[in-house]
Amino acid sequence: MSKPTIRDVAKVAGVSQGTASRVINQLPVKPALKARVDSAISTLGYTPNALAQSMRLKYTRTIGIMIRDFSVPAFVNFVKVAQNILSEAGYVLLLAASEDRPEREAEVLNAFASRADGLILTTNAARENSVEKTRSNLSLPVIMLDREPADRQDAILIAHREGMHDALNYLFGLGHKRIALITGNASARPARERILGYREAHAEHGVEIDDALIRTRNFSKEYAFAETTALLGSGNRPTAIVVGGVAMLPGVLRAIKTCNLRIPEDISLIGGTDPDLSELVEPPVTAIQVDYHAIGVEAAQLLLERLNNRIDPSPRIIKFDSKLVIRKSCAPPSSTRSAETELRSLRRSSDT
Amino acid sequence: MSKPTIRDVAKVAGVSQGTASRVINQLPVKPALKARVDSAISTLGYTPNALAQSMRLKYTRTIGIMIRDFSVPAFVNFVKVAQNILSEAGYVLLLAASEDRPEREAEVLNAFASRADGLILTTNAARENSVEKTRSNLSLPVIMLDREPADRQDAILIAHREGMHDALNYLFGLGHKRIALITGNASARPARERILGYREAHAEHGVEIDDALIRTRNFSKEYAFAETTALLGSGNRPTAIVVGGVAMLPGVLRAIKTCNLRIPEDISLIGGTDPDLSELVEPPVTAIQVDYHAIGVEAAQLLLERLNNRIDPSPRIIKFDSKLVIRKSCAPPSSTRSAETELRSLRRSSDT
DNA sequence: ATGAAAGCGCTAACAC
DNA sequence: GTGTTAGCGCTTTCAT
Repeated sequence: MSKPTIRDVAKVAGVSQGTASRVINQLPVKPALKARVDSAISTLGYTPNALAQSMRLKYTRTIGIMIRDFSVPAFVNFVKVAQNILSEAGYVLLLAASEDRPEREAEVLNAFASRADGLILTTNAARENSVEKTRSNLSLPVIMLDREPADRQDAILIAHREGMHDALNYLFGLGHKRIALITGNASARPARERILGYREAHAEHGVEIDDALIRTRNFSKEYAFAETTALLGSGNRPTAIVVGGVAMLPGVLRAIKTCNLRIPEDISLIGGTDPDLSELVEPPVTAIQVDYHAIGVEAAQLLLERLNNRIDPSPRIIKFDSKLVIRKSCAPPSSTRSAETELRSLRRSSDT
Repeated sequence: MSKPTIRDVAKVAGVSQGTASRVINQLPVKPALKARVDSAISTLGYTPNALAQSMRLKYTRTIGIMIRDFSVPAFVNFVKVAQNILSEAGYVLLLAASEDRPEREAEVLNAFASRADGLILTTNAARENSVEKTRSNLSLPVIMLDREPADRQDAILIAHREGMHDALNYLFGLGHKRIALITGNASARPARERILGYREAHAEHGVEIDDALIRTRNFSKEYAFAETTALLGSGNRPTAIVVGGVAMLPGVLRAIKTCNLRIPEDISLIGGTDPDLSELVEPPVTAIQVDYHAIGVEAAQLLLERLNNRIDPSPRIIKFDSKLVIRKSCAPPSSTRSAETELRSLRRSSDT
């Protein structure tokens, strides 16, 4: 009892396969025949096989998005707005997570290769030749998201370097000298650019960098927790932390809470984007903010234009600025900080 | 210059299509021929067309998940663990969001119908006959997620009724009588069950229900914000709010903040699950907690067993309990609350 | 071990 | 306006 095909429909309706197809595709068919086909369709419960359709038609009306991880609140807006635009244009949006693992990236890319008409993706493929080969072999329009495209290709980039620079200027202005940076793997663009901005700002302000303050491995909140804990527990603790990642804030906040430190008295903090969390905790967290809504619009529209061949073939690189939203998590470093906080955390932990 | 096919490979290698196919599928081929095919593959940059493969083989090695919305932090764990298990078993996981819109549900279901071997889904189809027809017409294994299956079908259900009952018992125990419930659309199981639990608990404690305290339209945080604001602004304000939804907490917290009320002095709060947010805000929020990790494991394994025909065909219904995690957002209602909080909010707003 | 050919379900070109 | 048929790219008989 497998699914009925168009042949079954034709047979039951007593017409040819071609006529059945024409009814399904709303092409002109004499009413009497159309009625028979329609009734055959409903008695059989026929649905066209999308696989066979795509195979014949050479398009799928599907767009694939590959992202690192679904736990990134900022991506939610991005996906939602992209979905609305693409769905309006008649496409179905399918998502896959790479979990930042090269083998899964390749898998997903392959899965999408013949199952989608276009792709929006964040990949770390650059690191891995095998994945990069898969990617470059794709014969469909691809919009790279926050990744430097290896060859001639559309990309939407976020100005992380400038954003980090702004954040550091702000902290230097408050008098900080020991500023930690926690971000993801430097092999991918976002972290790499942030580190650049971090170094630039230090150079500009004539502050020497303590490399122990730069923590860069992955973007998870678990990693953020571990590194924050380590930084705060070290003898020569930073006076401020900048989080360069979009899902790391919970880990950093947990660590600060666990260490019984106060924001901003004991430690200043600039968070990655997480609109809800950063506004709802006490004190609200100053953050480097990116307009993911606008990025979603741009990515979807650019992809649609490519799909319709409506723009010249030279690759488009679009850059989005970030904005430092100042809330209440930063203050000047207290010069007597070190001794004072030791005392306070002692006092605190003794009364629990 | 379209993508090379297996025919191109065969031609370049000077072998038959069948032999090329055998090389690709690791079947025994004489080394000399195999070498020629391999070199043809790499010079052409050939990749098999997954569409054609699936069409021929009748399977796709793909699992689809349809959820309402990606903004639900709890789903993230669910998806992540399901992905790990399914990926281990050789499947690629593709996600789609229905945005709670029937027409999109139908679209997604159709898209998955011939593009996936199995489905995990949360649908409100029950409301919409057209969607339900699409669903019931699916000829692949489906695990329903937190939805009462219409016909004989596997499902994983969460004990929302019992969870809500527990939450209310706790609040009644603290002395609350006016308890608001904010949850999603009652046409779907989760909200319906929560309302049941709410009514049961009231009946049990002999407390009459003020229907104005039950707010049930959708699960978005924007809706939660609006309803919380309305409830708090009303003359006869509740003394406690229970949030019955997994992504609503930010909206509720924002509203309480905007109204300048304090938790738990002015208003007690029990939140839906959002592990990070509920633990990191001040005070930490008591919550009805569900183990989405375990649910992900169960869903993935059940689906795999179905795909392998390894279990008897009678539908499995698996129920997961929730747990009330008591933090610090609930306190007895203050009898003089009304006058007092009016004063406080006046004082506060005057010093901003 | 290999080649020739059928056929998965569909649409479109062609003939009537 | 309708029926017949080729062919999308692939795997798998069936011969050899």
